[in-house]
Amino acid sequence: MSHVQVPDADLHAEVAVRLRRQRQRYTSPRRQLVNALAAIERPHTIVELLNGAVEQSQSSLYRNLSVLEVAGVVIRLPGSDDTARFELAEDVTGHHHHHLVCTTCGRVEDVEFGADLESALDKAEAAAERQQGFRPSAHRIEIRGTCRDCA
Amino acid sequence: MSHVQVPDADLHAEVAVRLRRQRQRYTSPRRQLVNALAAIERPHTIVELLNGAVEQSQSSLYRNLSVLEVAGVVIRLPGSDDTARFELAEDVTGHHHHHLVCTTCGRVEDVEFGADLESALDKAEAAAERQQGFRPSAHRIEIRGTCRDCA
DNA sequence: TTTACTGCAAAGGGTTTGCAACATG
DNA sequence: CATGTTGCAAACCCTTTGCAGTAAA
Repeated sequence: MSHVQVPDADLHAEVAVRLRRQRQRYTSPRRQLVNALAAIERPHTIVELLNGAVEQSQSSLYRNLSVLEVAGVVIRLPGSDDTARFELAEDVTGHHHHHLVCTTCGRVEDVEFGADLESALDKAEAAAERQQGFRPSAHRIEIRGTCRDCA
Repeated sequence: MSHVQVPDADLHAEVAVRLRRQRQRYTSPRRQLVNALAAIERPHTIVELLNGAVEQSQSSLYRNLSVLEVAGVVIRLPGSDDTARFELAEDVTGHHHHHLVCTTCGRVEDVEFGADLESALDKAEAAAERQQGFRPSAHRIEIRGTCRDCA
């Protein structure tokens, strides 16, 4: 898990702080969930999590993901197929990235782009604010296509 | 509807061709649906369409949108809230654009970006293909934030 | 000992589908 | 007249919620 820029201990410490801010507890199932999200470089579906290392009921998983989302630890990505995918927030991992979405199998991979693209995007956001009165807070780029396995 | 780069007659002719390719008919409810999608510069929800100019049952609307999507006329955008939004495909309208998504009210507006951003994106797609064996077919940029009305 | 967390089962809500009637090529 | 299209109602599936019991501060 080389992509985790923050050492595990710091990751958990940061999560604990953010949960405490919401008067929520960092229980062992929640810690297990954060570990599962940190372990693979790709957004996770509910089913993947339940079939993997996460040992909690489906309803608790939804609830915990929601709590972590409100605490700013988890981001929910409404997918192209109609199952949501979840990943750790970038300011928790220190890992700014975007997504490659395979339109054949639905798989979503992380990808990083160069500084030139990111800065062109910043300019475009500023222009949107000037021209349409829209105040940007984040961006999301999705490249759709066919992944290696489906080619 | 100044954004419709293709005259209405040509738009309908093109849609008719694409439907015929799928052995589907260009019925009057479908024509009305295409007109509704062409009339506003922003993706439409099912509810908006049903409350607006589209006169058909909800199930027919879903089915017609699906038929038009397969024919390459309509694009389905799985939204941030969990209701899908639909718009005409770019190669039918000749209007390449992206989206401003208001995270407060859920509204989605169209936005156009400059050539520098689009070309930086093309390079990034090429890099993804070289590095990860992913064959890109389209991209989608979403700027999230607060719209003028919600500010 | 108060407040949060959990699992189970049931409800919710957007979307899809079976079916019989209708319309179009 | 053969095939596509429609509306209704029911089914589907992902997600959320009520509730009673459990655990943590």
